[in-house]
Amino acid sequence: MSLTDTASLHQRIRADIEARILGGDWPPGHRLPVEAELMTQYGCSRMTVNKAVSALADAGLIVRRRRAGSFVARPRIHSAVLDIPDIQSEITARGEAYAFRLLSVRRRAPARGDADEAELAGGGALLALRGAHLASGRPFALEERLISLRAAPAAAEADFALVSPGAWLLEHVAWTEAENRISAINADGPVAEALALDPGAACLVVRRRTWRAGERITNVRLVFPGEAYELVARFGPGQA
Amino acid sequence: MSLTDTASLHQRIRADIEARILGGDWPPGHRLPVEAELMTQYGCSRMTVNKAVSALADAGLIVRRRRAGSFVARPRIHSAVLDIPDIQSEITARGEAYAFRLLSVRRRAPARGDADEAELAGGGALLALRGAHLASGRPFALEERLISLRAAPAAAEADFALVSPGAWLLEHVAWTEAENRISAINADGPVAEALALDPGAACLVVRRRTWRAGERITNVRLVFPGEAYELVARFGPGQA
DNA sequence: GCATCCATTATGTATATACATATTGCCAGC
DNA sequence: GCTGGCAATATGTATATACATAATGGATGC
Repeated sequence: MSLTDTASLHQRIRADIEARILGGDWPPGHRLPVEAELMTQYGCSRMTVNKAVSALADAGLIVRRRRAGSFVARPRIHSAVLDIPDIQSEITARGEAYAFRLLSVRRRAPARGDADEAELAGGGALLALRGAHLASGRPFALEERLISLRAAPAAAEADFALVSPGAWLLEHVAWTEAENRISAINADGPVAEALALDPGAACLVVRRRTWRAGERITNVRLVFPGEAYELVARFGPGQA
Repeated sequence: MSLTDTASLHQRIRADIEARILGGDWPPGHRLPVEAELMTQYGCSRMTVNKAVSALADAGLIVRRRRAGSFVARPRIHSAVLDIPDIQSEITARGEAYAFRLLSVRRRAPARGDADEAELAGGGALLALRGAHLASGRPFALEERLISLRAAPAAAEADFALVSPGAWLLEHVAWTEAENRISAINADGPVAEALALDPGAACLVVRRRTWRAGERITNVRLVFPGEAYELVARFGPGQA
């Protein structure tokens, strides 16, 4: 514990509560102890508890309501920041019909010599998926995904012919951190064919890695037609 | 003023200081009054002032240092969210020499019929720039930029042969909101030549619009070699 | 001139207290 | 059973106070 020794009391209280929320002990909607109780639990004044809990409210982790109490916030579907682009809602927002076509699913071990896959698997197995997102029947994006079955064991039972892996994960696994790497490639034969593009056409590639409290959840690689698709992100200065 | 009537005292103090910073009265690096002085200015206790100023520090707008005082934060080079990519520091981080070559500067009115340019200009004139970012002498990215001279009049005097427009703006103009639109294109003749690529090579295009408290500041379009460059963004779920 | 020490200063944390305010849930009255 | 109103409750805000801590800048000593 790095915070537990040096940090100030209200910071430790905050970290403690945060850990319970992120760890899943306190699920969304859970009511947390009232300030008076936390105050006896931590043996401090209400002002100190208030500072810790208000900070969590500012950070959006909990919601506070007078007289009612404080509750773990329900996670937003959409991040306002740089979304985990929700392809389905983007397509339906354009008035087109959305479908996901699953091309293959396979349970396998991490590839030998691939350190990133080994870290993702965390000693367990991986679920490897390939599929296509369709807008009005036409291919809109290709998806290659790896899911850590250690982090999301329920994924083994999910039917990804019915729900796209991205939508399923958003629903079933909380995430705390993500990283996008965006680049551009020229479509090679198979990709061009799958996306109905001329060979060599510019494509946008998004590779995303997702964490939950330090634990790897999933890797995904999405390929979009470059000129037809735009990735949009709105954001403010934010923190370090 | 929507905040000035109903809001609590510390919120009004916070909003007041925030307005001075965003309005430019207190530029980056400016030292703000010590808590004792704010306390007499607003006629309240230090705890109240502290709450307001600490909140601004949490939000990253100011930096506080014991004994030294509180200072308006210099905008971070790197946003943790989806950066305003700072091309220069990215290049030097790779151990290569950075240079910006200014190709053209022109002061002009917004193009007739272009609603976005008209909004950017806000009734004033625009500064239109073209240039190239060089890594070890080789072209790394092309930049086309429009700056609203109404929002940043000092830009008219800046020498963009010495400082790249992006770096100059980060230093001199605070921003509160930005939007990136990312797509991919095939390099046409001039772009391919400028970036030393084969014609048709995939390129990453970032178009960014930047605001300060609702006012448009600048538009920029950056073109990168698609396979050699990766845009990286790390982020969390964030707020609504 | 230079390094070291120390008082001063400004922020950081914590407490006890007081009153304000939004809401819930109960209770009275019909 | 339904409704209106009231009391209890949990958070929200503000104050006065106290001591901790980091760091500056000047004074001191050589």
